[in-house]
Amino acid sequence: MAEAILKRERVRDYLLELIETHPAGAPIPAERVLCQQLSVSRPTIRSAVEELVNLGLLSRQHGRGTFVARAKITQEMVSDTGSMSLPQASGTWSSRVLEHARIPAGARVGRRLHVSPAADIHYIARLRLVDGEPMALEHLHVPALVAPGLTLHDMESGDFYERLREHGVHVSEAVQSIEPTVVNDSEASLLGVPVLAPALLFERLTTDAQGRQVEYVHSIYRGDRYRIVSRLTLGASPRNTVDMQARVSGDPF
Amino acid sequence: MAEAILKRERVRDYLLELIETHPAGAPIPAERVLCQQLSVSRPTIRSAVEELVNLGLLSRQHGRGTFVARAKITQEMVSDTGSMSLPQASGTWSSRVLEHARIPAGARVGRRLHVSPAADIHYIARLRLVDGEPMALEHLHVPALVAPGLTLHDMESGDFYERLREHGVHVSEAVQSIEPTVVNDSEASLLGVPVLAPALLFERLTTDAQGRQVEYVHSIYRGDRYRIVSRLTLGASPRNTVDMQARVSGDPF
DNA sequence: CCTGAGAAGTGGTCTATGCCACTTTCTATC
DNA sequence: GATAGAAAGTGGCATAGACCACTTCTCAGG
Repeated sequence: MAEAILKRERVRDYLLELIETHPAGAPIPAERVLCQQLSVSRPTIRSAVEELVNLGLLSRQHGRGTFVARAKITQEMVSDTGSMSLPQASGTWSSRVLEHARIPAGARVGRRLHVSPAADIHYIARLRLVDGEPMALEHLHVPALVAPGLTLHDMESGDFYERLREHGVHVSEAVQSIEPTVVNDSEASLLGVPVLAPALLFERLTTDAQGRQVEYVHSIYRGDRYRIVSRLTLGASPRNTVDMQARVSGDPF
Repeated sequence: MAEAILKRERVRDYLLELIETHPAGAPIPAERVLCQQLSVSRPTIRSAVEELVNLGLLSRQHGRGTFVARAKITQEMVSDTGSMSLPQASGTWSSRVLEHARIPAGARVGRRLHVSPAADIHYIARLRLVDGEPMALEHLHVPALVAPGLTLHDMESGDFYERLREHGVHVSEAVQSIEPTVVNDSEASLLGVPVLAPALLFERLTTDAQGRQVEYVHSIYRGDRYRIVSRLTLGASPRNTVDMQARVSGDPF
């Protein structure tokens, strides 16, 4: 881990530690107090706090104080992959690990995760089921460097992002793409659908608070059982952007 | 327009104007210059710029300057219905009307629009093209009752929601679903892809400010040229929701 | 003609300070 | 005892200035 040269980063790391060690809703020291504790000026403190507020890890209330955000929840949901998609019928999710290993990233995955093709990654392939029936085939990649101590159990566990957080990785943002495809032979047999059946290909690249690529996920969802539903609100907000809120039902990814 | 009391907001608005009136990639005045022009301090400028950088409207390069970001197109997009999907390559959209009529809703459409199957609706089928090449096949339905005076020209026009507004219909919300499918014979020939090629089926039901169903759209998008990209920000906000901001380039839906 | 050193301009970081606005708490008054 | 008001503590906004790091351009020297 690189030594924080920039004060702002030092402050941010300090705050991240506070966030980790405090329950959601707990207040953190006042800005002027932090100034003294960390020997930096208030604007520097404010800048760091602001970043974490934007990430949803802290919340500020004028006149009251700054608090560890509900983000607990956020986190969980995030762990929900922040899939903007929700199961057509929200049943009970479970998953079966098909394969797991610590292997070199390879060209394709390495490029996406911004690591050398020779760099080790944690890899896991899972079959995800809803009410016991196959729904999706998921391939997950996490650079070994990002979470050296990550165990298979961590990756199998329900709330994966929660585990990552315990390893000091604070997931902050993800870019996801979705495109239609059809299943190939092996996917068909694993998912229990005919070859060439319609499916959705999800790709997600997740970034942490430090801007590192921490996760690359490639998943195939059955088209006959999975549908993306989103509610589009055509309202104000910054000109030219549309806020969409997709409620995701209970699934832990 | 509300008077900007806060300098920071005044600066932001000024910058937004610069962004609108300058092509992507164009440099904006240096921070120190903006200070003088707007009579504010540099931190204030920087704060405003930072906000717009985070929104993807500006991009900064150390030692070079600050520039209008590629994403500038963001603007036109809202009229874009807030489709959360954006073309993989943002080209020039156009459309060709294949069919139009005022016909009874029928059972399927009537149910979705909450009108009697015998009630008249405006119907239009369009082929939507990007850079002259077919991208999607769209079927649009609007209850005649909702907008009695709607003309074919209105439905052909680029900014359809704008026309609706002129008819007193204020679109407020939409529920959209997306699922993978494959194209059938007629779709294949219209879109210029092989039969059974992967595609996305969009269905959108739009509601106006009075809670009336005002539009039902059914579209087939080519899977080889269309991809949904979304940026998931894992921040606070209500439990279990994901805010997505999708910048959509130019297309009017 | 080419090259390298330096100047100028840009964003990046940080400090020290002041005042405002909101919330909470305590206190003095009724 | 209840209430209005002051005080203290918090975040919000803004300033002026300094210095650093990076990029680009220019011009002198080879």
